[in-house]
Amino acid sequence: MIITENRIMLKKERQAQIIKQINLHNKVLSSDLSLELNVSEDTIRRDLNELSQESIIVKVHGGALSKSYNFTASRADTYAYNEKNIVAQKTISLFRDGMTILCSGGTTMRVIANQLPENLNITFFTVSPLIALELAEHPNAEVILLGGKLSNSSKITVGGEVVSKINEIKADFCILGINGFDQDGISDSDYEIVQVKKAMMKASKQLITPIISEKLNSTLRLQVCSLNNVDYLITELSPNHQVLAFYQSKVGCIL
Amino acid sequence: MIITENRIMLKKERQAQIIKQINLHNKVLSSDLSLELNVSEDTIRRDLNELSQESIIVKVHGGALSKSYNFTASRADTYAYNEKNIVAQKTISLFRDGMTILCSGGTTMRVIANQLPENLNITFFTVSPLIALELAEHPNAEVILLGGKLSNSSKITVGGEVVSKINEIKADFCILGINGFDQDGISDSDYEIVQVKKAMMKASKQLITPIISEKLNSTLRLQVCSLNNVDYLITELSPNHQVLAFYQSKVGCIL
DNA sequence: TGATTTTCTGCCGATTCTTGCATTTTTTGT
DNA sequence: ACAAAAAATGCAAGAATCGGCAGAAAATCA
Repeated sequence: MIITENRIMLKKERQAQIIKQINLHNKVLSSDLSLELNVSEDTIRRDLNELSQESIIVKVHGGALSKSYNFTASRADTYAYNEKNIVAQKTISLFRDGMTILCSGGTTMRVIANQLPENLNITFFTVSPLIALELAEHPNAEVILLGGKLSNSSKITVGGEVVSKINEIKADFCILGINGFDQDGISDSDYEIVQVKKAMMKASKQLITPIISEKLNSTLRLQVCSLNNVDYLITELSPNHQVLAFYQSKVGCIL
Repeated sequence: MIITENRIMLKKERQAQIIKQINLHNKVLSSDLSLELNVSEDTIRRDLNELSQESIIVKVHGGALSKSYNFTASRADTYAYNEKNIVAQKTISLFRDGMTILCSGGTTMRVIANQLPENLNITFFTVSPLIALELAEHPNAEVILLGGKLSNSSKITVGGEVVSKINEIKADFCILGINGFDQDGISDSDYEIVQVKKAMMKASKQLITPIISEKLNSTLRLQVCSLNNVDYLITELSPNHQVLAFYQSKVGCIL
């Protein structure tokens, strides 16, 4: 069979080359790539944009950088990161050395895990593998992952085994990632998850609900608990913001 | 009678040629194939579409790429991805519907989890949150995460609780991520991890050790098991490669 | 065997993708 | 603040793709 000379480069092939270069050098210049791959800088720029869209690389003025070096994964693809970061900082301000904290999953919880100060000595119990991995980056945090069947949809462990394990714990705080929150309390859409969250609440002295204000007043099918179970409602808003007015008398404390 | 010289090529035959080309060059252009195989580009395109439907190749604008060319985030930061991918494919070829598989962590295991075919119905038990998350992308895989204290260094759960939980399992395969492998067997550097791996072995009918050849003949401080415990030694090399000669008689089977 | 159905293949027009160029806007460094 | 570099935007040519169609080839069946 005749092997034709491949002077034409496929787009994906070119992008693979770019990734290779970036992994090799941690950075690339559009102008270099243009010369090396024999295409215009416009094309390179478009490639870099696509790759950065897929969050494979980080595009900067003049070229691109390897992702791992500049960005924490969590920041890059977290919706409403700024709001969640404020919520996270407020939540972290409640943490003290020696505490035991029981936490679920969710992006807000992930930001908390990511932003946790190095020096805090805290024992975390969690049902979320993702949160566990994030927390494990902190040498002073002890992380215990509660095992069980991993829910495909929510990526947290669920089932009787998890619940009975939670019942053995006595934690200072329970931090719940919230999907539904309204005048009737906390709600969720998955039966298994509700069981786990209820158990987590019962196993903890105080319940903290970090939530961005955008998610307030949303209702889901299944009830987790009522407002008077909530000890700390934490949003990115100032505690006396009018959006929170209704909740003032209903929950333990607004931060 | 005139005997025409141009012998007719069957569809399957043509597609086999295409696959051959892709395996050889990692890429093909529709235009090249059209010339080489004397059919219209439309036919080539249809062939490429079919092959890509069967996920044998990856179709892109202008031609097609070998499957290993198509990589996502997981490939970008995996050392020796190509070798590990071969190991992964060989390992996956042992999997059957209905099996129960117990697995540890490691990048090779991660490639396996990533490359797992959609249609396999397998129950996985794992001590690695990362592997659990990767496996959870497969709707037909049931994933049970074994809970316990998360080891900061290795990012797998360890401790007495994990070990006793593993003892309750009876799995078909145990797949161990290998750090040390030499004439004396499998070794590792962390006491806690060794305990977990030993328990995993005992809980399974057969032990599979996927490992890139580069890691062969490396020794660590703590012994996990001897070579005769290994049922399948899987590397990226051909089973009769001379590097593996020593192991031929020592392990159950080399793939 | 002969008729019918199914599959395969090439062609055509409409559409989308890709790329380079020209122009305008933004960013950067001094 | 200004000049130079880089990026965004719009556009056009060419390439590749898609969908339908029709003839040819192969398979099926009575």
